[in-house]
Amino acid sequence: MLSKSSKYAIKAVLFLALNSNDNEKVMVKDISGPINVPQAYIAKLLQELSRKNIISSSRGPKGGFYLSEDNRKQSIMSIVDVIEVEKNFNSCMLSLKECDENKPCPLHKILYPFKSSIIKNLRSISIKDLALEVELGNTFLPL
Amino acid sequence: MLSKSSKYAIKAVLFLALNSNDNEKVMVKDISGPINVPQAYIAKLLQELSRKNIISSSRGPKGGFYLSEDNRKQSIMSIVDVIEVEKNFNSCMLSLKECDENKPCPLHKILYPFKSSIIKNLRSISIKDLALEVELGNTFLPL
DNA sequence: TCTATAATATGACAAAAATCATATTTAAGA
DNA sequence: TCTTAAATATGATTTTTGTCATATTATAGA
Repeated sequence: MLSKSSKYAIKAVLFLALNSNDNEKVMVKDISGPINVPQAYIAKLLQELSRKNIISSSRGPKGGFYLSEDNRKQSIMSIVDVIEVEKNFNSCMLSLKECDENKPCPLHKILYPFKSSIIKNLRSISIKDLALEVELGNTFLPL
Repeated sequence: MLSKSSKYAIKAVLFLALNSNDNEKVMVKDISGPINVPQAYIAKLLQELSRKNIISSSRGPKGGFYLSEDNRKQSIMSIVDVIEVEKNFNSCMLSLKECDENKPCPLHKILYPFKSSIIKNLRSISIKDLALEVELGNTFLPL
């Protein structure tokens, strides 16, 4: 469904949403533990996200990663867009070259509606939205 | 979503559904071309499916792969079950160890309903069903 | 301006998934 | 019974994805 990298990235971003702001930054070494992802690996993902302005960072002493208010408004899908190399989401369920409404593959009719709903959802839900649910105790972000 | 292998396997099985029966078998070399999958690779997948009785085979001259009437009754999901090594479908969307209705991860509420619908669909639809749609010209199975 | 501390950039390495190669077994037909 | 044609079993190779290591760059604070 989602690649490991995407899952890691989403966890890290949500962690930042819950534990950082413009004045309180978090260092990679303090992120990797709680979200249970190898430090060097999550560092790389965070760098990519930072470069693409999904999250914010500053280096040097007192530096670290954090989410600005603007960052928080972005959708969950925007995280996936950055991390996912191949766009599995947009491709045909059977990986046929020509597969669309006019010439659907056998799985298209069955699965496409679900898939497009999923994508629509991930695009419409912001980082902030998801973080709020965790804060309210409606959802959980354990190891 | 589905691994390449699963997609290849589904394509091959549908091809067999459309082009074989108990008296008309198809050799791997005559399958790989039409479905556009490397011969040696699809051979391996077909062998696995045959071992797990999703499809039928006989060796020697006049041998090949084919689908019996019983084979055709099986669900599309049964193909995936055989091929997919890791059960991506059953795991949490964020790969958290403990994630269920009682303690849902942030993505659970959003994505789980879709995911379970997809699985339910793939379990309820038989190979025969999908093949029929192609025969009726409602769906297509090109390269 | 110097030092320490943080991210960044780059690339090496490991594990998993996909692909390829080949020797063995089975069965049809002469 | 022999030959040939097919799947089967096994494992090697390649590619992709995930993981790790380290030298470089930027910045806060003394």
